[in-house]
Amino acid sequence: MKRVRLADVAEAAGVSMKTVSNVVHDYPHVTPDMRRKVQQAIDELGYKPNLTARRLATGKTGMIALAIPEIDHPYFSELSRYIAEEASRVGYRVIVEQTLSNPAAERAVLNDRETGLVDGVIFHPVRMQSMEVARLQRDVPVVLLGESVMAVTADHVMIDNVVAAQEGVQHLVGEGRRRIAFLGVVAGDATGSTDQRLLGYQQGLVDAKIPLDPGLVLSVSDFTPEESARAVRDAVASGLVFDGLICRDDRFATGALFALRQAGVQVPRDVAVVGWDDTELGRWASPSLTSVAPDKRELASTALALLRERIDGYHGVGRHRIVSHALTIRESAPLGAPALQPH
Amino acid sequence: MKRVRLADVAEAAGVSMKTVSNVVHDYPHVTPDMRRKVQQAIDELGYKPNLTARRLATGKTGMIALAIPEIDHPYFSELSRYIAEEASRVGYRVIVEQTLSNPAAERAVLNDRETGLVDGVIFHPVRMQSMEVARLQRDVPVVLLGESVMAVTADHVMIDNVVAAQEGVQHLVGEGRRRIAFLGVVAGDATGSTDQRLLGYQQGLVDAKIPLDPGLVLSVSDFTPEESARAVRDAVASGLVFDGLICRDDRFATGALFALRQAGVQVPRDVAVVGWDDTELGRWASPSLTSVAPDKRELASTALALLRERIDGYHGVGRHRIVSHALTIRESAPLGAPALQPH
DNA sequence: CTGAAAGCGCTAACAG
DNA sequence: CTGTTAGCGCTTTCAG
Repeated sequence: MKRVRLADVAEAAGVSMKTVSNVVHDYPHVTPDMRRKVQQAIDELGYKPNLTARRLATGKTGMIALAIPEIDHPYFSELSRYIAEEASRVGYRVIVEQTLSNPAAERAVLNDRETGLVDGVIFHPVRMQSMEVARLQRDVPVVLLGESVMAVTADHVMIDNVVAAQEGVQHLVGEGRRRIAFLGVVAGDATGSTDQRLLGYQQGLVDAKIPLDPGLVLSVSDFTPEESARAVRDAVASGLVFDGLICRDDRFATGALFALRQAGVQVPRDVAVVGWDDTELGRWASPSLTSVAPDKRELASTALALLRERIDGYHGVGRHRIVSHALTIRESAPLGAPALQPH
Repeated sequence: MKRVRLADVAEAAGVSMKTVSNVVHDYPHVTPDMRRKVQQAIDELGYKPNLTARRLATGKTGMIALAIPEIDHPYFSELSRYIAEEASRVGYRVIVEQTLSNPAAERAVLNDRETGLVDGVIFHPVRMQSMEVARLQRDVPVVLLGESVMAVTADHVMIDNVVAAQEGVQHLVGEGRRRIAFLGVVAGDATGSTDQRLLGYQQGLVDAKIPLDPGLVLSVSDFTPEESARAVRDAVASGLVFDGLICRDDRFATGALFALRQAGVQVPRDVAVVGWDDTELGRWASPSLTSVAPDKRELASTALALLRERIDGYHGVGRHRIVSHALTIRESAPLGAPALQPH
């Protein structure tokens, strides 16, 4: 089945290619019966424009790339959804690039792989350094997500991690918790996310005049719930005492809930738990998870707005946007349920 | 910054375009120092091939579309990950199309939107009927996922839903359950998934010589955990007695666990719960969820293999592949924990 | 083994 | 308001 081309339609309708093109694009100045005639030819032949050819001619692809570490991490899948919705609203389609936190894959995102394929990319790097981004990112407009890099040639959208973590601590303190742990620091984690959240955690303790105890900062060997469960289990087994727990993300919190349950520690009675990202995972956990909730919809629309400005010709320095967040209160760290033995 | 083209490299290196192309494509018959010279010009000018132009010339896009109802449904996000991984392994990139179960969006997948954009599409329809798929799907190779349609012009990959549901029932029966409910039938659900699972559920009961009780088939108004929680809450409140529950998917099971917990019903002691899809949501639920586990990796690789055959020229009738599944046993319906009052 | 030239299908000047 | 034509950047016969 040979594809029918614009020229075929033109011939069938007995007009020029330009006229057909005008009809296809709904250009104003076409006489009604000309339009009718052409439209009929289009329908009869089943003509559909070849997007690739259109692209070559216009230089616009109408696509953006979304490069994230893992498609199936709840935070990223939820964010992807909003980005896909927003993109389709403004006429873009999205191609998803899964980097799996692989440095080579991240480099490829900015490097050769997107050449002429997309008009711009929204990129959540995990391993890449700022200088590297600046060096590699040349011809394609980029908006960065997350906390790891601050490039001068790309825009950047994030929430205020330090403040959000502080608020988490504040909430726990307000509920009477004093021995608040942080989960978890991952060895070799190049993202600034953990750093900033840890900083906010410490700041929150300082605000509450609670002395820092380095023993309350738990390390995890990777980003899986399995490992976070192991870290919490070990901590409990080693006799560590804590009545509050701030987690780096909902996956960690999920693993923590699991380990605490196994250890017979009751949440929130014995330990109140705060997650991060406000994902479906935490929404339906048992107990349901209090969690720092970035406004994902706003994140998506802001990122897309910045990207579109760059696509439309803005070439200025990188702009930074902070989008809002909230602390979603649920059962794992509720309001009005102080610990059993308040201090 | 003007893009550097193949012709620029050719001129700089003092050779023809063909030679540059040969080097770019690593064609065998190029003398070593020719290759060196050209490569140097490429590096100096920072040449990167324009993929769009290449496509126009070759007619191959190197991309496939993955059209699914929701990116952030755990089952689809996990499946997407495997498809993305498999695709990248065989040299394809994937563009994700979120239909949101919208009939128009589903039609668009097969219709104009993919024109010349992708070499093929993997499509999980929810609202589209078989005839419609056959009618619309013309020039693009398609592999269908899910249970709703059986097209003659497209391939199809699924698990054996009937058998899987039967096995779920069998497991519950083996643990002493006799009043087994099914959650849930969704009004207006055009997918065959629910039908097949319901059929398997009924078959399983018949196998165990347990009379069918229509009152045990619960209806849900949409596919969210909120609604499934409501359905279960209502059922319990209305005095419905059951000691086992097979859920149409993990999201429903998640909502069910929530509602049962609120109602003071203990899982698995009072009611053993089986989910479907084996997603992260269920893996970390409390209690963790026993779930029908489609082999998502096999599903992804099978779908991609079939699609590639079509892309490579196979034009035969639609083939149907059943991929394997298992019942992953976890806390919500464990082995060796019969109900309190066995019959 | 390398070079020249003809498309791939569409768009956008530029005429008419 | 409609038609002609020259590209977009790459691939790929087909000669040399």
